[in-house]
Amino acid sequence: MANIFEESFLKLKSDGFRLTETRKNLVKFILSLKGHWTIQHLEYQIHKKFESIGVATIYRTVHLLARLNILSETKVGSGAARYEVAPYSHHDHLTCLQCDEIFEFKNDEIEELQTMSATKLGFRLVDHRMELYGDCQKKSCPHKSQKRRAKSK
Amino acid sequence: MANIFEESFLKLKSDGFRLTETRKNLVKFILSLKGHWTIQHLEYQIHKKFESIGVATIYRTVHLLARLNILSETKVGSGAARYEVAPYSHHDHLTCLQCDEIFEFKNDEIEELQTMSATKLGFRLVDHRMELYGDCQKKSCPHKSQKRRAKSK
DNA sequence: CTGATTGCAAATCCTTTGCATTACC
DNA sequence: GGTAATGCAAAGGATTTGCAATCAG
Repeated sequence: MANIFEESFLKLKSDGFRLTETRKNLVKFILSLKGHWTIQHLEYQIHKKFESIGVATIYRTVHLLARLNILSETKVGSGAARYEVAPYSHHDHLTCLQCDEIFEFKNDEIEELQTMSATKLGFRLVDHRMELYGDCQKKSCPHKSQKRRAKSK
Repeated sequence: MANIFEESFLKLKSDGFRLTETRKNLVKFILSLKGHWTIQHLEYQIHKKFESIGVATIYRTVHLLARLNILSETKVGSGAARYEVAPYSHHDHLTCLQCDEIFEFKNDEIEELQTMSATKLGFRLVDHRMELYGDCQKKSCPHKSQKRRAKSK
């Protein structure tokens, strides 16, 4: 099977989208990103290499890729949406409330139970998002300063 | 046990927050809301009764209640965050992609498996959010017009 | 009194849109 | 050539913030 770049280009083409220079550069760049990033991050990084790409194009391209399931979107808390290159094998997220680090995991039993739960309610399950939040309890975990600190009594 | 109003007032007070008239009115109003609402909705509704409450105060109060786990927040897709009065018994959401209606469900097995998955990774699980998306397949479901329609080939 | 809370307006952040220009196919 | 895609700037929506006035404890 072709690599993810070629594969994505093919998908775009077969869906009738044009492969412009800008789009090819953007898509390549995006697909090489690791982890969970924001559009701001992408914008900043890509402008080092391609100065002239407009934000609008970046947003449009990211949406396009998300619509084609090449990227997946996560929105949590306030602030910008986060994206990641959609993993071949679906996984869910476990976020440390202290250090904000995102870990990934997968549990087939849960997936099954989700489908069952949906079916029981008459739904045809299309997608899901599961985010767990906790404390990673690692020594290296730098407990972040709370944005809205608790009141001292 | 006291009702949710008194309980919330107590919680606010014991955490050192002041019970102003505005805050009491706002909290009462918010706690009487049903289902999943946006700040826009809340603002519109509450201005019918209390014209002078500012948006900033509404946002600050909603955040406050969310921080005290009296409200829970859901962010999906683009647009405003949705809130609901945090249910005593936790539940998850099943959203119809066609008509946007939100259904609630609960599955203890899933909850258990979530805790186990977190533990396996060394996490202490604090909270989670699970959103399923699908097609409710009801006859009454008014398929919404797609915002970003698929391209015809 | 003293600091928390409020309303107002302005600011900010993130994202989308209108439009004239450019470049694929 | 016709239309999708682009860059720009401006608009837009949601949310936050600064500040002086007010109010609870």
